[in-house]
Amino acid sequence: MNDTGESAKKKIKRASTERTAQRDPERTRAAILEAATREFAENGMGGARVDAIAERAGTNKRMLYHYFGDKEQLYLRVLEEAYVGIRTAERALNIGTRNPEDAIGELALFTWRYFLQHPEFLSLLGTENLHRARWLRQSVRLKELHSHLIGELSEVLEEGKKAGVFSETADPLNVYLTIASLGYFYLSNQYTLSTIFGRDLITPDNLDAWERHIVHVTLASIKR
Amino acid sequence: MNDTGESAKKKIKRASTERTAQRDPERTRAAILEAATREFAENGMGGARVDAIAERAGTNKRMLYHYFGDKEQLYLRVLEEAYVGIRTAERALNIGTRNPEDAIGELALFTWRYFLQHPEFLSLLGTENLHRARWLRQSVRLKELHSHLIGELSEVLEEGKKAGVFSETADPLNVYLTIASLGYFYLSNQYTLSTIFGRDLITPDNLDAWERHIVHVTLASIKR
DNA sequence: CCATCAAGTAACTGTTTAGTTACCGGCACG
DNA sequence: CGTGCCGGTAACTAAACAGTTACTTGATGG
Repeated sequence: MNDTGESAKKKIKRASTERTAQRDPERTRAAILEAATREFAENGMGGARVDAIAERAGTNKRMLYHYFGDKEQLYLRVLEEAYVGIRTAERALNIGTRNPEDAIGELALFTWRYFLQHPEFLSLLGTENLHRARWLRQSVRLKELHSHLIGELSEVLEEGKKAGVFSETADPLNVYLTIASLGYFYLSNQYTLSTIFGRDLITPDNLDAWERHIVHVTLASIKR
Repeated sequence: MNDTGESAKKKIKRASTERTAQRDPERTRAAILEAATREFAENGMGGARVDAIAERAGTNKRMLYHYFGDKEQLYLRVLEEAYVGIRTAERALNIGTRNPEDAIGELALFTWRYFLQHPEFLSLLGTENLHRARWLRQSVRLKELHSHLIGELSEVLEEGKKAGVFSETADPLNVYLTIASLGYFYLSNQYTLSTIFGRDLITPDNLDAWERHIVHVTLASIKR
C-alpha cells in the first residue's frame, strides 16, 4: 500500500536475498512474456490460447491476468518488446561511423541476420498486419523508437551522394524497405515457397546465397 | 447416381430453364468459396469462423459441410484457388515472346499489380506460412502449377545472357523471389510500416513510386 | 507465534465454437 | 397421386474458450 522508506528498504533486502524460488514475481512475469511471445508467434492472435501461455510459462491464468490485464494487453506488450529488441540492436550498429557503402552493407547484413535469428519477430509482424496494425496503433511507447533509424540512414545516404558513390535519387525509407523486403519475404514465406518450387530455401548454402544477394541488390539499386 | 444419357439430358434442361432461384447448387458452392476466401483472408485460419462464412455466403453451415467436408478442407480449397488464380493470369502474360529486358519488367509490373489488386491472396499466404505450409503440403493439385513460371523465366534470362544485357550469375528463382519480396512486403506490412514510420504507404503517389522502384531494383540487380 | 498480505492454485461460469441431427419443401419419376 | 431424393433450414451438442472467484501457501514483521 504505502511506499515509505522502511518498506522500500525491505524490498531491496528481499530482492537481494536467496529465496526458496517458489515465489518470484519478476521471474513469473518474464516467463509469461516469453511464453506469450512463442504462443502468439506460432498461432497468431486468433489462434493463441491463454491456457497454453500459462502452461508454457509454468504458471496459470490467474497470474497472467494479474500481471497483464487481459489477452490483448499481453499481446501488445509482446509486440512492443519485439520492436524494442530489433531497434535497440540496430542502434548499437552505429552505421554512421562507417563509410557509406560499408554502412549500407552492414545494415543489410544485420537486418537479414536478425530476421534469421528471430523468426518470432517476423511472425508477430505478420499477425499484426493481418489485423491492420489494430494493436500497434494503440501503442504510445513506440512513436519515437523508429525515427532514429531513418535519420541515421538519411545521413549515410547524404554522405554517399556527396562522395559521388550513391545516386541522387536514393531515398532512406526506400533503402530500408528494400532491405527489409528481401529478408522478410524469403524467411516468412519459406514454407510455401519451398513447397511450390520444390527447393528447400533454408539450407545453409541457400541462406548464404540469399544473404549475398540482399547486399548485392541493395547496393546495386542505389549506386550511381 | 447413374449418369445415363437420359438423366444428362434432363440436367441440361434444368440448367437452361429459369427456375425459382431457391435452388442453385453451383451458385451456393461458389458463394461459400468466395465468402470463405474473405473470411480466412481477414481473420486467418484460427480466427475465421465457420458461422461467419455461412452467413456471408447467404447460406448455412449445413451446406458448407455438405460441399466441403470441414473447415480445413474448405481452407485448402480456398488456398488452391488463390494459387490457380495468380499462376493462370501470369501464364497469359507470355513473357517469352518479348525481349529479355522488357519481359522481366513486365513480370515485375504484373506481379506488383496482381498483389495490389488481390490483397486476400497475400493474407492467405501469410496465414499459410504462419502454419508452416501445413495444408499446402497436403495439396496434390499444385505440384506442377509453378514449374512453368520458373521454366519460362529461365529461358528469358538465358536469352538476355546471350544478348549480353544480363549478368551470367542471374538466377531465375532469385529474380522471381526479388520481385515477389519487394511487392509482398510493402503491401502485406503496410499497416505496421505506415504506423511506425508515420507515412501512409498506400497513397497513389507512393504506390506509383514503389512500382517504379521494384522495376528499377529488379533490373539493376541482373544487368551486366 | 500470530496476523497480514501477496504469490500462486484450481475449480467454475457464461459464451462461443465446430460439427451434427432432425426436419422441411419442391421436383422428378413411376 | 405419392414416393423418394436432394437442396436447404434451424435448433442442438459437446468441447473449448476467455475471464473470474474462492481458496491455499508461505514469508515477514510485530
